[in-house]
Amino acid sequence: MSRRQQHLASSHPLFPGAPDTPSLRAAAIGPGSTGAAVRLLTPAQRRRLAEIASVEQVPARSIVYRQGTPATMVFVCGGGVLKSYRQLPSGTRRIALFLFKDDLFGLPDHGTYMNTAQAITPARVYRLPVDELADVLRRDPDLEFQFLCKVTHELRESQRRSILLGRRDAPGRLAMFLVMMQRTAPLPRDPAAVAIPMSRTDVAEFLALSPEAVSRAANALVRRGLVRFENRHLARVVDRIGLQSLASRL
Amino acid sequence: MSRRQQHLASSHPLFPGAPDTPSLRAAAIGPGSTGAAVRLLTPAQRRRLAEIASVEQVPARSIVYRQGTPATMVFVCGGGVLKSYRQLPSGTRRIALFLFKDDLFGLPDHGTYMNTAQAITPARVYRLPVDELADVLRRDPDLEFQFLCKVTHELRESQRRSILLGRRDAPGRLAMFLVMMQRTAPLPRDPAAVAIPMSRTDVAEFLALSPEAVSRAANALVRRGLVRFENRHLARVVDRIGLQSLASRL
DNA sequence: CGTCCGTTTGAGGATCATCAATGTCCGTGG
DNA sequence: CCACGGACATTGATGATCCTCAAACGGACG
Repeated sequence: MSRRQQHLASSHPLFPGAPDTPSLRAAAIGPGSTGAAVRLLTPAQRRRLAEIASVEQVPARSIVYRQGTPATMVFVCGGGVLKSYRQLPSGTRRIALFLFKDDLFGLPDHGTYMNTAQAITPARVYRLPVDELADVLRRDPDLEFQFLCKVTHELRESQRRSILLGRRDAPGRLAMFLVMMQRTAPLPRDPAAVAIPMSRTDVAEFLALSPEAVSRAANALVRRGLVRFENRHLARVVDRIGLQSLASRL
Repeated sequence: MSRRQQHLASSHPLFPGAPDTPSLRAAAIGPGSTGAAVRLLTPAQRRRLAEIASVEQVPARSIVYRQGTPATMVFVCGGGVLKSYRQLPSGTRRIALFLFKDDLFGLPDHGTYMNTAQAITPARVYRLPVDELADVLRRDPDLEFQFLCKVTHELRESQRRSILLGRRDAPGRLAMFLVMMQRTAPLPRDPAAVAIPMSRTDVAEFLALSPEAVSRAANALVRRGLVRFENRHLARVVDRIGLQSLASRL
């Protein structure tokens, strides 16, 4: 156990819903009205997870786990931004997804991690031992159902990404990415603003484009009057419906 | 209830593991040795599902459900091949995935189906009412855990597909598709043979390529001596390591 | 056996990857 | 606090690949 991490059960044993308890974010399976993702987990469930979890503060660029290593822990993002990527044989990398608050990651495949998880910004992660998590889930079907919802939600996001990658035009891909970022991590004070915490290279690896193509695509969107770039990490949507149209159009 | 479907509980109430019970296929979460998918679900679990399931024999080209319609049923493929696709605004279609025996599909998102499911070959599907399934899962955490494994497995497959779509060369995409088909639906008698139940157009819509590109890519693979095509629905791997190499390379 | 749909082949145009060079930002150290 | 170094990001030119359009071919089903 690293010096940066501490056990949660001992830190807040009597405060369900305390700031140091993990949570999940996903869309409901039932007939929900809005497409917005909501936070799952009751205070009691969060406390139950906290009992087996340890929290860790990871600095930027720190690697949480590496692909191919034995998977003993499952993680929940408690804040900050991380990336889950895969090193391909050719040397190029593909970012499978970006991780935000309340995201679940590190699900093992045959006992090993399929991707490498690395912090982009300083981040907080909850570490859940897989074996103990499995026990907790088996004892709490409702909690397990929440996990099922979460993974199902992830599956939909992955399918959306497949549609994105099916596009062949770089501006369209970038437009979909911006809309996705706006939906996933909206800025409460400024709905038109889109935070882009990751580097252009990260975006390129996520969109399966060259960094040059991302740059030119960004220019194209600006030229069409859809967005403006305050700086490299903050975009502003000028023509919301135009951007949505380009993103939706295939 | 259509005339083609019948309730299972009454058809085989005393035979757990009878041929008319649904099953799931997925990779284990724990440290498994092989990468092969195994059948999940104990006889008792299958019987429990059978109690709420109805089975239906669907002819080829029949649509099981349409995207955007209220999702009241979850499905399990009991045999045959189906496709789950999405109609895009531009009119083009994208096949999200092909469905084989023991595959789970029709998971609702906000109470509606995200894709359209259509039979490619005559197929058998088990229909599970979502509400009743949720009840059963809540009462059987182990069964629910199997579903969690299954959805997690689907998530990995979807990520693999994202990597596939990240490639820009048609022959590479087709090679990955052939390897995938060989792993997913292997022919027991002839490991070198690859059954391709779907049309070239379906393959094109799955790979996000034009039908012409698929045709030319197939020619390219043949020209390189990697595979041969007995006919349009049966390929034979000539150079296994060469094909694997092309599929893995990127 | 005929029709229709799916598939294959060919030519031209558009878009992105690659290579190379310049410009910009950030973090480090003085 | 400022200057510097290096990584990241942009811009330009060239080549390869796929999409589109169009036509001929083949097989599947009625």
